[in-house]
Amino acid sequence: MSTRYNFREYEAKWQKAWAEALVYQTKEKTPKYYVLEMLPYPSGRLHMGHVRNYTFGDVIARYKRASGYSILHPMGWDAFGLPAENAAIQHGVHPKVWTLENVRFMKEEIQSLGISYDWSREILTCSPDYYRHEQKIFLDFLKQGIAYRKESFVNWDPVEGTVLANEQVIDGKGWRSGAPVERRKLSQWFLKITDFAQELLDDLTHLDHWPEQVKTMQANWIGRSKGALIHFPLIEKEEVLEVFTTRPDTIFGASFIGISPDHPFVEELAKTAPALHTFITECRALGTSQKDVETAEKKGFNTGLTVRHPFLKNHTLPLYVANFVLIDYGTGVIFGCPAHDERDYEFAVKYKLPILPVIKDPQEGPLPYGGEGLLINSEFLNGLTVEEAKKEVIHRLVTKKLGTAQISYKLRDWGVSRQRYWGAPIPIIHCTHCGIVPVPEDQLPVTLPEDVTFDQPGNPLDSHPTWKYVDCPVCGHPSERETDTFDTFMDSSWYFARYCSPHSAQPFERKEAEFWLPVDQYIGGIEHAILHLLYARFFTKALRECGYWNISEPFKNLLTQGMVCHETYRDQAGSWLYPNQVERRDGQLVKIADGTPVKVGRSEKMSKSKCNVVPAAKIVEEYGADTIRLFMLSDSPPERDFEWTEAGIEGSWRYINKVWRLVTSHLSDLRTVKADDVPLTFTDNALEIRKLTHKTISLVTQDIERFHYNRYVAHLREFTNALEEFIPNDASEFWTLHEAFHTLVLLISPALPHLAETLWAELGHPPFVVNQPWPQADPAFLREEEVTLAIQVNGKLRGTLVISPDLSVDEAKALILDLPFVTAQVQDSPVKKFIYIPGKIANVVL
RNA sequence: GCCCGCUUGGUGGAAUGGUAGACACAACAGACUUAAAAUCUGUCGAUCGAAAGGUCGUGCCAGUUCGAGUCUGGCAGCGGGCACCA
Repeated sequence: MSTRYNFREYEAKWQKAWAEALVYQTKEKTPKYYVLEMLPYPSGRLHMGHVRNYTFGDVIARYKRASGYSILHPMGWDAFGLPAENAAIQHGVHPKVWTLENVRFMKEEIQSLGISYDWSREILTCSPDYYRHEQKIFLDFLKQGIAYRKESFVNWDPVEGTVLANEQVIDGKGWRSGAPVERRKLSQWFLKITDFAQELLDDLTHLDHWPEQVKTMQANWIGRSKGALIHFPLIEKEEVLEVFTTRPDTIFGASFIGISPDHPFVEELAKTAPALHTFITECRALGTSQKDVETAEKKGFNTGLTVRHPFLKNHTLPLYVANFVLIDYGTGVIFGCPAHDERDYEFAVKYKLPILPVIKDPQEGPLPYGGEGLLINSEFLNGLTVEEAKKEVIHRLVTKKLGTAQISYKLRDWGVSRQRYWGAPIPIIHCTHCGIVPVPEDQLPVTLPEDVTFDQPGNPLDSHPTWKYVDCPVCGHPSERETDTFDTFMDSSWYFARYCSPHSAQPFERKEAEFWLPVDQYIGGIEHAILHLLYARFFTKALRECGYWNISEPFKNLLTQGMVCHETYRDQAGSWLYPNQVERRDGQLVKIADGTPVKVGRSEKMSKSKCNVVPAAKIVEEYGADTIRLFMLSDSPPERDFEWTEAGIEGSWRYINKVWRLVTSHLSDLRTVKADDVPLTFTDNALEIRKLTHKTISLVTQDIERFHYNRYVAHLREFTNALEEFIPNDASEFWTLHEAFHTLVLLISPALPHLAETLWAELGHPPFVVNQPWPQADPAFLREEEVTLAIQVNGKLRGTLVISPDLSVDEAKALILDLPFVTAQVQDSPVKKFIYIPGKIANVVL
């Protein structure tokens, strides 16, 4: 028997055998368990983040399979999106060719990992077989009033003549052209996610197995707030501005009205005011990124107009167009109360506006003050608390018909139009007679034409000579197709349903979807905590409203994994270097090409731009799938970032070989053991190993259930280390070793399925270990007869004592107070308190 | 700027409010070997001490508690998200 595990031979052998025996084919039986890893974008090569994600999913899928569940564990491709178009522009490859090539590579790489996917359910979002159903869903949304059209802003590159994504805008300039980007208005399709805002918020409370942090982020994103809508009539014009505020109590501290530069009233004003027009243009040079708008210097434009204060006769407030007022939140108009708001304060100082405190700061701290306190300088509100004042103001506003109570959400409707080629066509026809006409369902899919080029600016669909011209399905008049395509988030908002019946002529079969959903365990990166997960939750509810199913939440349990990081290297010139361009010579890292020293940077998320990517395929080639899988599970808990190191992968490889040597070196001894002939008596050594075997089953089971995968690996190692030292001498000990090895092979199988399968065969069993039931711990072995108790005096550890956990407090106290290291501390002092937690600790308080 | 996290030895990390550092990695010393690789054994938070043992120690500052890495408040550093990257 070789002392090195031949992973190349065995991994290929078992992957082939599993595939031929259709081991991972989904069977619709109860109890069911749906494991899903986030749909990958086919970037070309498998990276470590993917490997980590799929290994996490595979462990739970295999463990649940062994525990008697029927598993749905599918895989597919989020195949539309921007990078394919960038590749087309840069390298002249057609997006479809580029994407399918990437899928082909990545699929091969994923398959080499031996993940238990049912590949017969694979989906590809850029295939008309997939997006035709998305088009149908969109038309249903339209019927149901969930989809609608409105104007909104995009980043416009005036040189390229194209719309840019936020990531393509760098410091306010187009990434290719370098031209300053402007915010431009376009008519686009939106989905009414705001109609579901309250339900999306309320249902978070039922998602018991989602990380709190994700639920908090979603709740803040939805951003429900209670406040008031206040009417401010303009003095100079017949016009009333509506303001939404969460702080109506500070109304007497108002010193100005701020209105968004994108507000229709401002646009109207600008038509006759060139200076205002210039100001708006400046504001729009910021692009659409919220971060840029909020971090920009606060600027205002005094319109010269004034509004009347709702409660103070003869008191007027100036109307400023302010760059920090967002058109998408509230009404796009605010009243500024500088004494109690950071932004308003900054603005007021800059434009020399009055700052009148209306809430008394009990600490007399500096302004602005945002805390609680009693109202001052506020007429009828004086002496009230903030809460009372809010109620009173709203009451008076209602009485005077100048406002109402109002609930507002930060959440905005979801714009799904993209002015791009590589996405699902929006199934709409624009007819000059009939207006907006949905493509009739029997004409779906609206297929993306393939004969396009990227040699001119803008969306190739727009300049396509034939595709966009059709006759109106209603009146027959020559019309034009919608040339925008869907946001790719649409594709990933319902794919989990398609997997349930991937070949259906409908988007999905209701029966199958309702059988499998919700997804029992969803796993993916924390970077998707808000957008993707919120959109998928929204789609689920919207589909319910359209009568597709009776499901409200798609994902029951959620695991958000951290990123895979690696050290970064730069040469003397400061250029990033790949790990394979660097080597250690005489204890120093040098550039292989010329031997010059390398600057080692801190560990960062693996990314192409920093060159700190380790390709997964290379590691699988060198060490095998089980080794890379084991390393991904070791050391770091799933939620945390993972540090990729060469030494770490080596360590995992050593463990694989250790298990291989351990089991194969005892094979001849074990062949004589008959599992059914349980010995009547066991030696002490045997009992100790049996105890550890069952304890390990119990610990490992808990570890997997709780996703403590790093502890799962640690417990396997501890078990293996103990078995290495165990040299069996009599029949009971051989039987014990037999039990221990079978347990070990079963326990490693979710993580190391190829090695487990190999050893299972070596132990003389027919395939497949992956179909074997999960081992059960015998409770008789889990009870501790003696425990080590920590003994503290005044909370400080002074020693330990091995005793039975069943001793009473009095028995324990008598023993402990007699211990020499306790008496030395206690001396003559009276014992004030004696704390005794059986099995854990005793604390003598003096 | 706003929202959400994270911070423990040389390194990754372990620890239902109860013996801080499990399990690994690296390093060092040794065994085996002609040699190397592989494998095995030992040491491995800091500090004082010949030893027994003591003292300090979980980013920083306070607090709650018999007892805090863990809970609370504040601060710092790092990371994720911010609506057209996915």
